[in-house]
Amino acid sequence: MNSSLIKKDTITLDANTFDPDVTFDCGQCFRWDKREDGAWCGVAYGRKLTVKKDGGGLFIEGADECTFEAVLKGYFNLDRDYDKICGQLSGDPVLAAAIQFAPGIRILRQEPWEALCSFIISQNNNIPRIKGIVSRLCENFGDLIADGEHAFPPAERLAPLSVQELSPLRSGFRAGYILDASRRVVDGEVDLAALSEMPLDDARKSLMKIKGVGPKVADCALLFGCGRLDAFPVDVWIKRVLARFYPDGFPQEYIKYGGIAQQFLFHYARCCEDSGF
DNA sequence: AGCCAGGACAAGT
DNA sequence: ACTTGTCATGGC
Repeated sequence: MNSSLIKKDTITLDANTFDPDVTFDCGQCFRWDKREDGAWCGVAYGRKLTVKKDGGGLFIEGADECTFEAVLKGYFNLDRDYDKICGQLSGDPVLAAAIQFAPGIRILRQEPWEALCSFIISQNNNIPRIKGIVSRLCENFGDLIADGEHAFPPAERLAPLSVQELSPLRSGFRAGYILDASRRVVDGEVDLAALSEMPLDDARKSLMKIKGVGPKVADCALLFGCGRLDAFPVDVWIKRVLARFYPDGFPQEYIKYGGIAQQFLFHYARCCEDSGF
């Protein structure tokens, strides 16, 4: 993947297969919004970023080359060979159709704590409201990093708080879950940094010690926050896909990149519910 | 107005 | 091990 520095704090990529519209709007992240001019604005790793696609180029504004190499390349999954991965996954006809439907989806590797916290909030909730709660969480407790933009508050910032103090979030019964998660992370009972290396099942069990974290939320945290592309979150949409197309279970030969497959299937099913996908 | 949302938990078979 | 009611809030 070629990248070049055309001006300070703007990276230009030859990344014509990366589709910001679907990547930022497919339910994996909650801090990106599309501007009137079509550019996407969001906060990741404590930086305010703007992503714009123009012709075949992808413009990332808000980070220098050094930051891009160290952090953002991984965040945008530009260090993965999606052509190769999607080629493999397309050996399955259903996956081939889902990938062809939106080939530009990329799994974002978010900060582990942000992903965990966001998907705790996501349970029995809808995407617009999840974004609202996450937004209020950052506004109330995250460091100010630019005009009107806040970083995601670290677990250390939330752990000392009470449920009452989280009431501005209007997160309902999830407030206690957020606090339980932040406390277990702060006291080291859950080691987020170690989750990317552990056997997958151990990592899931570790996360599920947290009140409010079941199999689905654990898998989302691992996939979207720890780079575990073998994690396969099963929500209501994926259950429908599995029941209809994979009655004997998801084929094991594709489980190595099951998380990527899952996101293509999730988006496909959600977009095509009326046509019976 | 009423149904449902990228679920998890506790209590019940 | 599987099923069911409940949880707090608001988007559509």
